[in-house]
Order: sequence, then C-alpha cells, then structure tokens
Amino acid sequence: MVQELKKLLAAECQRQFDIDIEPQLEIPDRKFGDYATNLPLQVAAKTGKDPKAIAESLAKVLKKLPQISEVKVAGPGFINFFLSDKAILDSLEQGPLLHYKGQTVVVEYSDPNPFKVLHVGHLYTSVVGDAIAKILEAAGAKVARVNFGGDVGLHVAKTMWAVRQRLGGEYPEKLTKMAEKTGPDWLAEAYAEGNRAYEEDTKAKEQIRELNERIYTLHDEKDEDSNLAKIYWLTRKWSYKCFETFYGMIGTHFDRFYPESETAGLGLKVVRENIGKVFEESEGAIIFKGEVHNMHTRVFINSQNLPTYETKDIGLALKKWQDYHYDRSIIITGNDIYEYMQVVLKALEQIEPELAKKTVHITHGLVKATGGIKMSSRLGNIIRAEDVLSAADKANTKANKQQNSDVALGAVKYAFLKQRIGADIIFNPDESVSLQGNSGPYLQYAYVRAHSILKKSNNTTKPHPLAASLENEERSLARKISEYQEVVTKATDELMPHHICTYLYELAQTFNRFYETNRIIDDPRQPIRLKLVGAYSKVLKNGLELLNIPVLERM
RNA sequence: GCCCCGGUAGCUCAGUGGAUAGAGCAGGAGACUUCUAAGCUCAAGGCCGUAGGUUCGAAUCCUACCCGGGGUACCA
Repeated sequence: MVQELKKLLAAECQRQFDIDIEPQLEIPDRKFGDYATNLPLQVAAKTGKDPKAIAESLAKVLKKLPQISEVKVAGPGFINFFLSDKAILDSLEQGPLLHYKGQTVVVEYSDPNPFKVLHVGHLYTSVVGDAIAKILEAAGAKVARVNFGGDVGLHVAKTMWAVRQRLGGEYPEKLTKMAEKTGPDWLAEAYAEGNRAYEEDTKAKEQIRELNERIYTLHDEKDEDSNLAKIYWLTRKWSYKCFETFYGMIGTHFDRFYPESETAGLGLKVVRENIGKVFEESEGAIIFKGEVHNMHTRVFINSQNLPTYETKDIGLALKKWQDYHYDRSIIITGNDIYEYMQVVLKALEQIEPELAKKTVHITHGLVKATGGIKMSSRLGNIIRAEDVLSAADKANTKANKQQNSDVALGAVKYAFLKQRIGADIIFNPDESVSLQGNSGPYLQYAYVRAHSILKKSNNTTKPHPLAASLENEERSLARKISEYQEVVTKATDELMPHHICTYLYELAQTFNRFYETNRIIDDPRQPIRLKLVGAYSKVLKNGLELLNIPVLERM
C-alpha cells in the first residue's frame, strides 16, 4: 500500500508541478498520523512555490482516496494522514517484499581459524551473518552461506611449532590418545605459546617460518603420511569438528567452507599473472601499491615466495564466483580489517572489475563482555564463544529458577542483534537474560502469551462476523502490526537486522499494553480481537525466525 | 603524520535532514491479581564530545579541534 501511495503522489507532482520526484512516506509520532510526508517542502524547494499551497493541493487528492480517513496539513508544509480502519485491517499479515527474487547472494561470515580459539567475536558474526542471510532469503534471494578459514599460514605454523614442543618432536602417535573434545582448547593454548615464542625468541621465529613453508608444501604434495602431515591433518580435523558442533549449537549452518589452502593456489596464479599490470616487485616481495588510490601498500606474496592472506582472499573471491556466479557477494568482518579489505578489493577491481562491483564489505565492532565472563589468559586473554553461551545459560537458570537453553540462546542472539552493526558491543549476560525490558526473553514470552490465548480460543469460539471499525487500542495494535513489511524492507535494504529488533520490541510492547486492559476471549469484540492476536503472533514469530531466535510455545 | 570507526540520560543503546531527541536498565511512585506478572501505568533524569558553517529547519550534512579504539610492507 505504501508503494501505491508513493506512486500516486509522484504522479500527482508530475501532473500538477511538472517535476520528477520520489516521495518519502515516514511513520511519524502517532498523534500526527499514520504517515507523514515532507513532499511539499521538497516540491517548494524545486519550484519556488509556497509549500503550504502545495500541501493543500496535494492533500485534496489524498482526501479522495478510500484507504485514507483523515488528512492534515501541518507545520511549514507537512502532510499528515490517517489510514482507514479497513485499509489497516487489509494490510495485516503482509510478508516481506520479494525484491531479491531471482538473485544469488553469497554471504561470508564467522570465519574462524582452525588451530586457534573460537572466540566471542566469532559468535557475534555468526549470529549477525546468519540474520543477514535470513532476511535476504525472506526477500527471495538464493543465499549461499560461506565460511573462510586459515588452515595454512603463519598462525598455523605457530600452533604446530608449540605442538611439536609439547610432544617433544614430531610424534603423531602421542596425539591419538587425546580426546577430540579437549583438542581444540589444547591447540588454542599451543597457538598462544607459539605466538609468544615467535615474538620473543628469534630461534623459534626462524623455526616457525620454516614450518610455515613445510605446511604449504605438505598441501602441494598432498602429503598425508609424514609425521608432520599426520599431526597436521588430525589437529585440523579437531578444529573443523569443533566448528560444526558450535554451529549446530547456535542453529546455523554453512553451505561451504573455504579453507585457505584451497584458495591459495588460484590466488597465487592470478597474482603472478598480473605482476607488472596490477602488482609489482619490491624488496623481494610482490606488492600492491595502494598509495595511488589513497590507500596503503600491502604485500601479496612475501619474500619466502608464500602467499599472504591478501592473495588467498583474491583466490577466495574468484572461487566464490566460479561456484555461485553471484549477483552480490557480502563479506562480514570486524572493522579492524576495513583498510586491509579496501586494498584487496581495489586490487580485485583491477583484475575483475565486475566482481569488485558486486562485493559489499560490512564491518562490525568488537564484543566486550562484562558481568562474570572471564578472559582466559592461557588462551591469550580471549573469551571463548562457548563461555559466553554458558554464562548466559547460567544467568538465566539463576534468574528464572529453571534451565532453558533456548531462552539463553535467544537472549544472547537478541543482545547482539539489537545493536546497529558497526560499533563495539558491550555484552552483559546478566542483563541480556535475567533482566526484563528490551531482551530476547521478553519477546519469547510475548509470543508465549499470544499463543496461549489462541490455543484457548480454539476450543471455545464459533465463527462470528468481524467488527467493522476498531477501538483505539485495537487500532494501535493493528497499525503496528501492519508496519512489519516496511520494517523488513528497510532492514534488507540496509542489511541492518537491528531494525527488526527495534520493531519487534515496540510491537510486543504495544500488544502487552493492549492485553493488559482488554479481554479477548469471552468479550463481545472477541472475533476482531482474535484476528488481531492471530496476526500479531504470526508477525512476531516470523520476525523472530528472521533473527533465528527460538520461538517457544511455553516458558 | 595519514586513513577508518565511535562519542546521545548515571549505565546499555535507538534515532543519520523535519515537529516537544526516544527506549531499556538502575533508582522513585502506583494499580490489578487475569487469556502465563519474564507483564502494565506514572513521575524523575539531556550544553546529542567542542567550536564554527550550510539550511526555512541540524544529534543527523560540511570544516576544524578534543577524547576513545583500530589500521598503516612481508600476521590474519
């Protein structure tokens, strides 16, 4: 309906004032109306005519429409109007617009590294990335969720070095006794050790660099039998197994994992082909000069002749294209690699301009946890993802006297998703779970209440004609429900799921107010009210599903 | 130095050109005891980092500066 009204206003501006303009309809403070537009001010700016006169003239047209009940001209040239009750009732239960229909979108997120710890930052991007993938799917896109991880590179060599120290040499048989469950933490500790040694001990640094080369070679030669290879493949398997378990736990999945070892070859080939065109040699390395593009220079192939992350990322971009022929490629990472990615994308633009044009890089902040979550110094002062989940579970159990991992998970997800993507996130498990207000459990509980009414009504009601008009509080609820489609569209256009959170919270609040003072079952207005509760619970459920927050029928 | 991100109520955040800047938490007051109270109502709380500028209109755009975080050649 919004679309129709916009179109009509645009046509009217064309007819009356001979200008081409795209009208914006805003949802203002409720007392002003259901919609407001500053169109007259925009028209006035272009034509030099009096905005109030323009407003009056456009208002006349709106007044004639059956879906509009009241139109007012206000302030310096706003038009405010109310929808008719019928128009509102007709627009309940509108699903998301399918404006991504027929498009393929690759969404890359989470990106944990094997051989390192799966930390709270990975949990965050997993939740946010999943929500973005979901809203794109709801808009009709075919979405591929992909995950990029460094199974080769300096950090792997650091871990391998410490593993070798711990085993007293390259003795894979000593590892087989270790349970897969404790393996990942053991590796993460080893990484922290290796990293320290790399920085503090020049001899260790030398050995780590040498190991780095050996690990690349191991891939090139498809070595599975040497002692180092046996250690490598076994520990690598631990990591990937741990990732799968984790994604299962938070209810997400990936269509494809791209280990760096699989993108390095293609990246190297393409970078080498473009030496002299895009890249150049400098101090024994192959670099991309960023300064001409107002960026900084980065090394793509180091002087050991090994690919850096940059080259593997170029390989990844090309692989994704080969695999999916996407219309859009979305990459979600921390903002610490913003400038890095700018350089990589600029280099990609020189090689494959079309791919760079289709790529969007979304960056988010750091998660800083408080409220009883401790950093692990053994892992290098890092908070593990599972520590956050278990802290939330504990806080919920304590606050509500019963354990429910769906509530705890919903609380964590909502706490992450409700904030606009970009700035750092301060996460407090106590607040997200045990406290009331704008939280995941509040929304889950709101759904439970609606569900319980609907369930009860199934047994008691007979079909009845609906009331033709709405009472005040019914109207507020109905109006809020009908905003859903616009909100989801906005979230999809901006790739910002937090808009949905804000909306769902306001919706639940509106419902709770209504519910507090109005009977539904055994009330003369039962039929219309049940219709509203039905539409409300549908929208709430749909919204929570877009965020991948568990929807419960009982709590 | 240069580049990027952030700075809104005691705390955590919405609001990114429109009307009197909104929520939650914490602290204060209250109603009702129900279709699930993890709820509802009311009051209190603001130099929107600072100073200029653009505009009919600025938390929002521009410029400079201050504070916090990040990046800046062989890490990811």
